[in-house]
Amino acid sequence: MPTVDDRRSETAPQGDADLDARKAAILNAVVTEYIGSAQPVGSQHVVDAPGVSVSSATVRSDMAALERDGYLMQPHTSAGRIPTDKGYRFFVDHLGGTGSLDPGGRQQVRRFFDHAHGEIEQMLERTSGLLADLTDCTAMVVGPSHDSAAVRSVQLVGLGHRLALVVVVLADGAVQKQTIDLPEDADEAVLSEAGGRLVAHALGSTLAQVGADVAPSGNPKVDAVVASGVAVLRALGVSDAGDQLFVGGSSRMAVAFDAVDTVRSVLTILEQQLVVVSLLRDILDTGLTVAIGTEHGIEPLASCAIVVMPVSVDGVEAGTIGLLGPTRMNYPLALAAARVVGDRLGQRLGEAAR
Amino acid sequence: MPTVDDRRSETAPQGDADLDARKAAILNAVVTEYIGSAQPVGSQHVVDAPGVSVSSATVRSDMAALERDGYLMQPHTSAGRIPTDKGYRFFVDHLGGTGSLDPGGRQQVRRFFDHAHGEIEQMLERTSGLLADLTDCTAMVVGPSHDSAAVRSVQLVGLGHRLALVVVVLADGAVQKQTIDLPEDADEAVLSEAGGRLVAHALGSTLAQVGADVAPSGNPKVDAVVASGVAVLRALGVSDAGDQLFVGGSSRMAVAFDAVDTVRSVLTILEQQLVVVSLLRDILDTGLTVAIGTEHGIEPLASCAIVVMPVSVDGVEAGTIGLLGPTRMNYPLALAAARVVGDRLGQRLGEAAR
DNA sequence: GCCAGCACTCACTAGGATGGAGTGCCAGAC
DNA sequence: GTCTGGCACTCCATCCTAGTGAGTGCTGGC
Repeated sequence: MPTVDDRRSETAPQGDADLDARKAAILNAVVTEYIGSAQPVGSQHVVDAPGVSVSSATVRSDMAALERDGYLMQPHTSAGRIPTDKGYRFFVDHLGGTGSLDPGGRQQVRRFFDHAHGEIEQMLERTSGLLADLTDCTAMVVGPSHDSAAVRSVQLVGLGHRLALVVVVLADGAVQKQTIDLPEDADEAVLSEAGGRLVAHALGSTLAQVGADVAPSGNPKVDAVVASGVAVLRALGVSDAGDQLFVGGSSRMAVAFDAVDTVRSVLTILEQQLVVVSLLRDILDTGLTVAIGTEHGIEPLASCAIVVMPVSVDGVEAGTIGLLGPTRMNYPLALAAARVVGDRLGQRLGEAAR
Repeated sequence: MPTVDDRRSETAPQGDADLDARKAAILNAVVTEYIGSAQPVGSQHVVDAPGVSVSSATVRSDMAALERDGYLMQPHTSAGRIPTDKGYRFFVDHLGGTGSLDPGGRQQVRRFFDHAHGEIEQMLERTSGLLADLTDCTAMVVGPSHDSAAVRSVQLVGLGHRLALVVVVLADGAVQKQTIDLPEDADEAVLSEAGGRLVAHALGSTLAQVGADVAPSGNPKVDAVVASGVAVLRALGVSDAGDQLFVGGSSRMAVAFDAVDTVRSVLTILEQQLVVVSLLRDILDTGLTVAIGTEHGIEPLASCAIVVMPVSVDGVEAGTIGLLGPTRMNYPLALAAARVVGDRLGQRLGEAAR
């Protein structure tokens, strides 16, 4: 590592990221070609690329330099070059940023949101499918967190046999529910009274803000039910039940990798909602939009890259979009798709919450 | 198909299913061994199996007969035998039926249901994970259908800006919701009035039974909101939104198959909720518990077997459990796990609904 | 009806040979 | 200096060629 830095500062004195224009063009060509073909790229395949009007011999020497600097690597001597994680990083940061969705994709997105309707969860689920279709990646959509949504309504619905359902509606349209046990002799009147007290207690505050203590009513049965209800509300506040994850197109992983082991380990990760959600959060927290290879800490995903895009509603973050693919994924396309869909989704969620 | 039947009736005159006791033992041994090793089984590996106290030469001749009758096949000459779908079918129907869960598994199930709590959806989701753990198969859990559940409560919650949420609670504890647009000038009073009318209209009937016509109230604004609400209720009744599917352990498919194509196509199927749900239903409707290879119609799943188990609450069918694995899956284990978990799940759902 | 023995088949593996895509290096041209 | 054509070299991928061994089917004898 230090040797790399030393050499770099000696051969590229004008700064860390700045590669020679031609070297950048060559790197660009290699990455682009490799994304398309998944085959190591030889110097011959690069000479025709824009910005590279030199012979293959010169390209070779530049490629050797790029390899010394850690942007490219060879699977073996006498093979072409493939990009390293650092190479992809440079590509994403300096070269491939201008991607945009093709017209077909744009139309698909427009159509989707024109016809999107129904429950929010269903829409998020379908959005993950849309993203997977657009990008050929596995798509992850994390629903809005309900931390800051105020309680709009609380309802106690008796289900018979000492069981009732607490149904909470939040200001953002989310509905949460939980059954509670009732004392032996709680009747409709008790439920109704307790329900009213719950509403009075919780209305307008967020779930996390719901206080533990409620003024006693004088009727111990009612107080018991109210206490259960409050406990449920508070429990809903601390659990991350709000951070719902929707994964779409997991079969794309089996297209991207031909090693079945890789597929297995990636799928295993995807099954762990908590891991995925916090992974996306971590990436966002470190200020990245793209995490390549080992940049996120998850070892089984070392051959994957993740594109993350926050979804914001009226400037407030309200969910996350993630795209998971091999490190040789189509970054421009993925970034463009994530951006477009994220924007539209945020808009849409905004309409619903307004 | 007819040719198979012809041959069978001609070589096994004593009945369709009855194989020679020794042949059955050999078939049993081959299936068992192949399930464990995934390697073609030679005659030598079978001589020590219980019920087969003959030399390998005799086993070979029996195996040849079993192959002629379609129970076994050879990947190529001079290889061992592997079971055909018909072989697995015989195994499931006549040989492997006595499986039961090992003590560790039993305890795992007991612990799971002792600690299961919370929302029904969450429990079903986790149940799919449990089943996958127990069997090393991909597990599918279809939630109870709400077709016959009466409406227990309808609520209209205003979300501000011409938007309201219709929240329906059904007798089985399910909650469904849907946003509706409001007329420009609908205020709380209108919502409350409309909500009351919706309750009066729908309470006690199932969603499918909700009538289209409501008596007018005299207030056109209220009537407009009520009409939207009724439309939503009726829409919820026809959509199969109730048939929720939870898939767990999809990564196990990548363990079971080493051909990445197979993994991909199976995952693709699993992504289509509707297909999976109706597949399970079809299998149950044909009276099967196990569908092997091509017995279900889905071509990409030809190398898979599916174990289906209805979940019943108080004798009424209320959901389905499915296990998906390669045709060489561990049928006794899968059947036992599905039975045990299905029973416990039914019990559990019964407690909640009582 | 069963079994030991035998000839046979054929996937699997290892060990060369070949070809080609690709490299690094160098001397000469601009 | 920088670029280029030419050249020798490397090493993967492919093909072929045995050789091996697990497994078979068959047959004649008990």
